[in-house]
Parts: sequence; structure tokens; C-alpha cells
Amino acid sequence: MSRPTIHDVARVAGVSLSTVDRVLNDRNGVRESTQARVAQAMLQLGYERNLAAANLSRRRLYRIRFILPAGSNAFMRGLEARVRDRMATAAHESTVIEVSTVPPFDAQALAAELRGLDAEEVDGVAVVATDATAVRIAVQDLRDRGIAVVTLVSDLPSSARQHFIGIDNVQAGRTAASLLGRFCRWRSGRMALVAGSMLVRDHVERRLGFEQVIRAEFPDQTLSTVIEGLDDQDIVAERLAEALASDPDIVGVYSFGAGNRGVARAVSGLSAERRPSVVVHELTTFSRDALIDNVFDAVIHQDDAREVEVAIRTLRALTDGIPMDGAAERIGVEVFLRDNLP
Amino acid sequence: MSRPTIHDVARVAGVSLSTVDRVLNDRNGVRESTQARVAQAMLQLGYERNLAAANLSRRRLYRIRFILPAGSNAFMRGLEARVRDRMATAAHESTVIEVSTVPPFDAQALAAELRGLDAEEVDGVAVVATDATAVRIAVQDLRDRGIAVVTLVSDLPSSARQHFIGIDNVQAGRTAASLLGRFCRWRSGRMALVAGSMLVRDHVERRLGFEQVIRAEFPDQTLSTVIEGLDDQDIVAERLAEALASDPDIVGVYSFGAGNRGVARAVSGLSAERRPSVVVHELTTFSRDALIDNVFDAVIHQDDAREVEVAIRTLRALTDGIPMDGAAERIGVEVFLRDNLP
DNA sequence: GCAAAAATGATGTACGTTAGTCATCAGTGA
DNA sequence: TCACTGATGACTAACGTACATCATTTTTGC
Repeated sequence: MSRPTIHDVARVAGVSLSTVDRVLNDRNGVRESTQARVAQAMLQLGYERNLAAANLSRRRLYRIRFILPAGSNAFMRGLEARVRDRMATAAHESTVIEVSTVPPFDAQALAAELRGLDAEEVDGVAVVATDATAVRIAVQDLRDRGIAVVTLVSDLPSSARQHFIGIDNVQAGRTAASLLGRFCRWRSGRMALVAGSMLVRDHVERRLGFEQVIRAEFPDQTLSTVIEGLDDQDIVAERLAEALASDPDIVGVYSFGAGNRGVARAVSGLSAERRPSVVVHELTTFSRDALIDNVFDAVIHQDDAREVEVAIRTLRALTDGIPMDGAAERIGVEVFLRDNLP
Repeated sequence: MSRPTIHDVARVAGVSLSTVDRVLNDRNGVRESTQARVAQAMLQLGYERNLAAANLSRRRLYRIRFILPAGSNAFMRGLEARVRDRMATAAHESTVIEVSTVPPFDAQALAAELRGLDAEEVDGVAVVATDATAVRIAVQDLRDRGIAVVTLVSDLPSSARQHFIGIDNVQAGRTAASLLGRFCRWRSGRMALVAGSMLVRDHVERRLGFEQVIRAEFPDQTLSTVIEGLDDQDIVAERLAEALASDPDIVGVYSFGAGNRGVARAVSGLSAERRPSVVVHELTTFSRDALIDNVFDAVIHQDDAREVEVAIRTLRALTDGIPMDGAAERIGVEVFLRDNLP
């Protein structure tokens, strides 16, 4: 009927409550043979510790720290807003959330911030990683000190981080190509790519995925050189307009960095006949409006609120030592058109 | 530092613990003036009851019942599987989940099942509704008996159900049109529609949304009459093949009922030149493979696992009398191409 | 076979809340 | 003034677990 408790375990194992407690919270001073008896009883009863009661008793707090890049990046500021939205609810779940920001693209600053974290004050960290050795070392150091670490949005491969929560950027690029290829299937020509900076891992991966699919699946389309917009809308607008003017064969544009406003400006002057299909990244109030106005055809998106939620749940599970169901917590590459906007 | 407890409230209000408890669980026997004092103290302290402790104390169980249509509908069986997957985890959260199935499309049977539910045994119900007056009455009756009700996947508008958890089917149809319209923009022709049955509300809505968008946004495309496949792959295959043979101008197919295998069979015989773009509903192992094989171009999907999750959370919140954040729990119309498959 | 060490048991308190019993007190109407 | 009612307080046990202390038993080494 109701779930077994430590009392039941003690009875079945033929030991005292204290001993069960010792086994459960592995304190020392229990013979291996009795440990086995207790474990056997737990297995037999299907005992599972009541986390709510346990946390109540020990007045547990999950202390979680989000570390995000500072600066004006719209996606990051949105992400920060989602984290702050979540703080109030988190209190009901005995978790305390803190946010700190560090200069963007500055591995040293990030590593320093990570080093400054104290296991007495933080149980888990969700960090938007900058890909550098200094950061890897800092993450390893955190783990050594017993702090759980997940990367958020931007991964740090082959580091000690326990999970990555974010989209697969190669897949995002492939998806964009799959869309643009189909949008332009009966109108072959050239695809223009607009990056923020090819020094950023995410952008490299998106481009890679995009080119893979165009080459393999849509051989009628050719690829133009990558325009680097440096996440600045004016630069994007200028260089993309230039490309469109000089190459009338451009039928599709994939922009995978910031600067969506620049993309919109560059294409909105063209006639309907000349206008290319446009796919960009990240759903914002701007890109949303551009979809509705048929300036953009599709937006590739990652659900930031969900990323925050999953990060919190993952870190809680990690500090409790509970296994996570990877599939359920996966962050997918979402596709938005003007007609399935939230 | 840590959250205020009823002890703090009692102290600040200048009353005993018992009185705070009486106010909190609104038992009778408290003067209005003292009630106000207690309420004031709670406000001042920002007191919020510790649900974990409360539930522990009263050994609360959330008893949730899912009511799904029986039969071989793949989506429904998948949904049921998701519910059953969730049962184990639910136990940790002191919630007991039960499932029952009723004959599909049978309003009387569904109403009878609902009437048979006892408030002593069930706190909340998630039901895949059949749209009929008898069901509306049964839902009202449940609510009168203090049972929370949400509709799942298929709504029951203007009934006493407290929430609908599922996609907007008009939006789904619009999205399909938005995709197909773009896929066929430079190759105008006719769009074929394949329904299960136009007697099902969901299908009517999907068709409506689809035609809205094609008419308004893609005037170059014409619409063929709707093929009713009765959710039977053989009928779908036969009638769609017939339509494709007799009308070489069909450039797009939108199938919004069951019978995806039939759609695949009908189109896979055609040459690449004649092959229409195909959009169908629901991601399954079959439609997944068809995407990968380039037989289908896109799949419109609703995340069943998420729907189950949201249903549970919503029903818990309803029985606790906690307000829900609608936006966070929204179920979106998802778009899958072969390149963003999970 | 004895002392020391290790293992185990017994017990109590706490976490924040629910829920019950019983006592107390003020005010009410007769 | 008495009996009665309604409001309130004081106290207790419980939910399932954690954790500490002290007592007792068992094992180990010699």
C-alpha cells in the first residue's frame, strides 16, 4: 500500500534503526556483513528514501549558481531573465539560485570566477562555457572539491562537466539547411551564410552542419563565402546587402550569429522576385515580428526557459546522486515559422 | 535567511500555533478579527507554507487518473506508454497515477466512466475528451464533487474543465501550410489533403488552419478536395495514389490523420520530378524513418511525454489550489525535419 | 580469558506541518 | 449569578528521516 520506510527495513533486516541510518548515510562502523543484510532488505522491500522527509530533516538547501556572459547579447540577457524568473519558484523547492556574470569570451575571467566558488556556499554550477584550457582546469578543480558542474548553451567537450544542456549546433545547422534546401528546391542558386565570428565554436558547428546537408542533399545549390558580421547589425546589413547586390543568384540566407536586425534590413529592400528565403537563429520579439511580416521564413530556436529548468533539475539530481533520464531532458532544435509561434 | 514558519507567524500575530493552523487550514472557530491579524502577519513575513512538510504530515497522496481512448491508434498507445513510464517517478512525488481506457469516439462510455469516479479515490482527472454534451455534463459533475479536471490532446470547449493540455490544431494546420507553401513556392500546383475523418474536431481544425494560410499567403497554390482515409493505411494508400495518378499537378500533400504508412506507399512510387512535398502528423518510428528516407519532408508533432508531465503538474497544482503559469506549460506545435530528429 | 576496539542498539531531538484533546477565558442570555 | 457557547491556547503524537549521545554487545588481539 504505502511505501516502505527505514523502520520496515530495520525490521526486515533484523537490525536497529540506527544501523539502517548508518548504512543509508554511509557513516562508518558497520560490519560488511550487516551492510549486506540491510542492503538486501532494502532491495527486497523496494525501499526508496523519502527525499522530501530527508531534506526536511536535514534542512537541506540546494544552492545553485548560474554563470553567464555579461554584455548586450540578447540571447544571454533573455537567459538571465529566465533564471531570475525561476528564483521565486525555486524557493518552494528548497533551492537557492544565484547568478553571476563574467566578461564574455574571457576564459581567464571565467576561470577565476569558477575558482572563487566555495563548496561551503555552492552545491552546483551551471556555466555558459568559454572553450579554453584554463576553464577546463577550473571545472576539474570544482569537481574535485565536490561541486557539480553542467555546461549550459555552450559546451566544454572533454572536460569534467557532468552534463551539457543545450542544443547540438551541428544539428541546428543541418536543420537550417534542410529547411532552406526545401524552400529553394525549385529555384536553385546560391546560399549566403552570415556568421557572428568563425572563432566561436557554436558558429563553426552550425556552418559545418549547414554545408554538410547542402552538399549532400541539395547539390543544385551552391554556397557563397561566409560573411562575418561580428554580431553587429550594421556590419551585417552592409555586407549582406553588398553580397545580395553583387550576386543576383542568392536564393537563400542562413544567419547563425546575432544581428538579425541587419539581416532584415539587407533583404527588405528587395522585390518579391529577388527576395531570398531567410533562416535565422533565436526567437526574440524582433525575429518574431520579422516572421510575421514574412521578412524571415523560419527561425531556429533553443528554449531558454527549458534549458534553465533542466539545468536546475540536473544539478539537484547530481547533488542527490540520482541518475538522470537523458532523453526526457534533451534540448531540441526547434523550428518556428510565422504560424507556430508561441 | 531561511523561510518563515508557522511559528514565526504565530509570534508576529500574537496568537498560538493552533490558531495559525486553524486559519491556514480554514477550520472554523476563529474570530474574523484574529483571522485578519494572522493573515496580516503572513503577508508581512511573506510566509508560504512548506508543502513538503505539510504533505509529509498529512500523508498526502495526489491520486491522478488518466482516461484515454482504447483501440489501436498509435498516438494514443504512445501516450499511454508515456503515462506508464511516468508512474514509477510519480511515486517519489507522492502521487499515484492510474490509467483507464474507454471505447474511442463513444461519448456515452466516456461519460459513464467519468460518472463512476469517486472523490474518495481520485483527486484529479486528465481526459482525452470526446466532444459531446453528455461528456460536458459528466465533467461538470466531477467538478461539483471537488475533482479537478483537465482535458488532454483533445479539448472540450466551454465545459467545466480547468485547463486544456494539447496543441492548437488550427495552428498545426497553419504550420503545415506554411511549410508546404514554402516548399512549393517556386513550383505552383495543387495541394492534396488527407484526413482521417472530417467528423473529428481535431481534423476539421487542422484543415481549417491549412486552408486559411494557403488561401491567404500562397494564392498560386490550389486546393484539391479532401481525401478521407478513415485512419486506415490501405484506404489512404489507394485513394491518395488515385488522386496523384489522375492529377499530375499535385505538388504537396498534407496528411493530418493516421495512416502515414499509406501516404508513404502512395508517394514512394513516383519519380523525383513528380514526387510531391509531404507533411504528416505525429513523430513515430515509422514517420521518423520516412523522414530519414526523404519520403516525408516534415512531421508536425506534439510532445506526448511533455503533455503527460504538464497534466500531472497541472492537476497537482489544482488540487493544492496553486495558480499555474500558463506560458511555461504551453504545448507547442513542433516541426521535425530529418535533421532535427531527437 | 581479558582488555581494548569495533559494532550495534536505545533513545531523544529536530525539521515544519497536521490534527487531535483538553483546559481556559471572555462574553452571552436568562 | 449561573450555565452555556465560542474563541483561543497549551500540549501531544505523528509523518519519514537525520543525527547525536550513551549504553551495551560482539569481536579482536594478545
